[in-house]
Amino acid sequence: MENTQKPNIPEVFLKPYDPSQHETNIYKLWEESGYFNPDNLPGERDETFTIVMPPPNANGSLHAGHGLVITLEDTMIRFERMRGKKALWIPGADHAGFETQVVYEKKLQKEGRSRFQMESDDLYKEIMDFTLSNKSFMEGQIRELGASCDWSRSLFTLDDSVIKTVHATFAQLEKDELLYRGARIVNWCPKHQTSLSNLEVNYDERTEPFYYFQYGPFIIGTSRPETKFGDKYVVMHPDDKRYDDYQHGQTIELEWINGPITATIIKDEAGDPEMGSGAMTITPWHSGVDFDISKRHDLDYEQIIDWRGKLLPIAEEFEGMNIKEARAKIVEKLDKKGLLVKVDEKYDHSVPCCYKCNREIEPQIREQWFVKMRPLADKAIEAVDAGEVKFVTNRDERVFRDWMSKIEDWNISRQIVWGIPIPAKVCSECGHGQVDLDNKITTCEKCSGKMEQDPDTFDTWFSSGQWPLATTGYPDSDDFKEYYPTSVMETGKDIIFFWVSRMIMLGLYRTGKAPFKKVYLNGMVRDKKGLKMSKSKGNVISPSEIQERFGTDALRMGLLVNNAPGSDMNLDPDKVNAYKKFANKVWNITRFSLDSLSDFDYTDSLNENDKENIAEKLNPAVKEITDHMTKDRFDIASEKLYQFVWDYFASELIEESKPLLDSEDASVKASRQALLAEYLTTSLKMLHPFMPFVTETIWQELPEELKDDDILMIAKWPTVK
RNA sequence: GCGCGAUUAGCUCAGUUGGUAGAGCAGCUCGUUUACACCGAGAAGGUCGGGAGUUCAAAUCUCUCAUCGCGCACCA
Repeated sequence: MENTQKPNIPEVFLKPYDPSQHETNIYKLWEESGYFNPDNLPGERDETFTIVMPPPNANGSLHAGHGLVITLEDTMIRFERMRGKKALWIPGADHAGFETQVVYEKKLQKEGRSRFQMESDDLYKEIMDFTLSNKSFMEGQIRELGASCDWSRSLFTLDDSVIKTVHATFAQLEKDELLYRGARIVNWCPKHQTSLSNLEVNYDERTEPFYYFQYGPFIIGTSRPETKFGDKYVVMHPDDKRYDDYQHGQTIELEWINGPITATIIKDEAGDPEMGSGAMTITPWHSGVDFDISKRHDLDYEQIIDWRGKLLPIAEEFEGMNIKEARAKIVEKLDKKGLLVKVDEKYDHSVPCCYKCNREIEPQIREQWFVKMRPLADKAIEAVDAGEVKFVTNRDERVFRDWMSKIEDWNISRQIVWGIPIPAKVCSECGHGQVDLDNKITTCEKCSGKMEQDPDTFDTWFSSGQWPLATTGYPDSDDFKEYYPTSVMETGKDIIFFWVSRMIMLGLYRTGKAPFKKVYLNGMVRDKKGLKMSKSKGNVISPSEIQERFGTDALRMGLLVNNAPGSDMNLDPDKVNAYKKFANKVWNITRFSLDSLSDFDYTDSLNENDKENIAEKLNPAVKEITDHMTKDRFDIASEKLYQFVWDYFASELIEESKPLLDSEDASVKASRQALLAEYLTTSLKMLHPFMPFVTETIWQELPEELKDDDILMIAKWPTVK
C-alpha cells in the first residue's frame, strides 16, 4: 500500500484482483452507458447481430446450465458488438407452465394444501406472485453473470403482447386447417391431472409378470390385466394361418372376468403372428395402438380407468379399486375360473411415466386441441435443406431431421391453470370446439348446443415456440423488421425438439422465414463426477456460489474453455480456480505494463525489431483467435487466448522486455514501451468477451492515450495490422 | 429394435481438411525480497478402448467388437 517505489500506477493494482470489489460497479457502468441497447451504440452499424435469450424458467434460481447459456451468448454478443455490429440480445423470463405449477404444487404440499381444493383464479394469482418474485431474483443473477442484454426489451411469456401473438397463431392455424379438436389418445398423468405431450413422457425399464389367459378359443397375453374388462374384440393378422377358420366380424361367446361376453373377431395387420399366440384383445380407451385399430374398423370403445387411476363401474366388484391393487385380484379371480394359462414372471418392457413425478402414464381418450405437424415440419426441413437454418454441429442437424421426419400431431391442451388460456369455446352438448378470440360465440355451429369456455391452457412450448416472434414484436414493429430473422439461437441441446424445432416451424409458418439463421446447441453441465445435476441428488452447483469463490470471469472461462459445441462438460471447481489465477495474471501484466509506461509519451513508434514482433507474434494470434470465434469455436479461442496471454505475453515478451526497458538507448526503450502498450490493449480487447469484468475494470484505470473508447465494451476488436 | 455420441497423461477435456499427440488440475524436483507464490524453471507421465482394413503415413477414414451415455420407436 505504501509502496513509494510505485507512484505511477493506480493504487488498485498494488493488491491482487478482487472480483467482489469491482463486478457490481462495472455492471452498473455498462448498464448506465445505455450500450446494451443497440439503438444507443456509437458509429455506423449497418449489420445487426441478434440473439433471443432462452427465457429462464422463473420458478427458481439459475443453475450452472443457465450459466453456460448466458456466458456463451454474452461472449457472442460482446464479440460482435466490438466488431462493429448492431448487437441486440433480448432477455426474457418464462412462466414455464407445467414446470412451475409442479414446483408450486410441491410448495403447497409442504403447507398441507392442494391445488385441487383451490379456486383456479386464486391458484393462478398465487403462482403469479411466486413467479414474479422469482423472476426479479433470477434477473439479478443474470446481471451478476455479466449479461450485456437489452433489459429495455425484456419480455415475460405472460405479457399481453405475447398472449396476443399466441392467440393469433392459434386462430390462424384453425383458418389454415392445421388445427383440430379431437378425441384422441393422450398421455394422462393421474397425479398431475393433465395430459402431456409425447416429449414429456419418459420410459422406465421394468421387469414385470406377463400373463397369459384363455379367451374363448384363444390365448391372449398382457402385462395389464386390469384394463381387460371391456375387451370384446380379438385381433389377429389376416395372413395368420392358425386362424383361417375365423372370419373377420365373426362373433363368439366366451367366459371372461365378470361372466360370459360376446367377442368379435377382427383381422388387422397390427396383429403380429410372431408375438405369443398371434391373437390379442384390445383396449382402445387406454392404448394408442389399440385406439388406432379401433378407428380403422370403427369399433366401440369404453373407459375402464378413471382420471385418478381407479376402476370404473364396468369392473363391477372391482369398481373404485386402484389399478395396482386390482391387478393381483383380477389375476387371482381368473386363475380360480381356470382361465389363467401361465405367468411369465420376467417380462422386460418399458413403461411410460410422467417426466416430473415418474408415475405411470395412463393413456386416456380425451378431447384436446391438436396441431397438424406434417405440413409445418416439411417446411422446416426445406428451410434446413436450403441452408436458411444452419446447425453448428452436424449431429444436431441429423437429430433434428430424424425427429422431423417422423413427427406426430401435437397435443397443445393442458389441464392446468398456470398458462395462457386457450381462446376457444367447447360445446357442452357435442364437444365441438371453436376458436373464439373475441369471446363472442355462444351457440354451437354443429348442434346449436351451448358453447362454454375451454377450461384448458396451452402447452408452454406452444407459446415459447413463438418467442422469436413475440420478442421482436411481430408483425408490425420496427424491431421485427430490423432484427428478424435473428442471427443465432443458442440453447441447451436437451430442448432441440421441445423448443428449437417448434420455433423453426412456427416462425416459418407465421412469417415465411425461419426465426434464426444458426443454431448453436450447448451440451449439459454436469458435476465434477459427470453426473447430471439435480436438486434431489444434492449435487447442484449454483453459479453464484462459484462466482463468490472465484469471480464471474473465472466461472465464465471455466464454462467455456475446451467445452466443444454440443458436448457435455463436467464443471470442476479446480478448473475455475485456474482461471481465477489467470484473471490475476492479467491484472499483474497490467501492473507491470503501466509501471513500464509511466514515462512513456505515447508518441514514439516501433522500431524494425518490434514491428517484426507484431507481424510474427501478435498478428497471427489475433487472426487465429478471431477465426475460431467466427467459427463458433469459443472453446478453442479461449484456450488459445489463455496460452497467448500467459505463455507468450507474460512469460516471454515481458521477460525479454525487461533488459530492453532498461536500455541506454532511449529509442529501444520507447519502442518496447509502445510494443507493450499494443500488447496490453490488444489482449484486453480479445479477453473482454470472455472475461468482461476484469478487463473492463483494468480499462477504466488505463491512461486515456491507450484507449480508443472510454468503455472497453464498445472498443474496437483488434485487427491484423 | 433403429439411430446418435463418447472411449486420448492419475483427473477433466482439446486435437479443424490423415503427417507418428496438447492444455488445465493433481503429483515430482528445484527456485523467489521488485509485475505476479493467485509465481517461476525443469523433468516425468499416453502402444489415443480391443481387433482388422485403406494408405508411404491413422487419435483422425472404413469395418467389427466391447463398455458407458443419450435420443426415438415399440411394448400383446
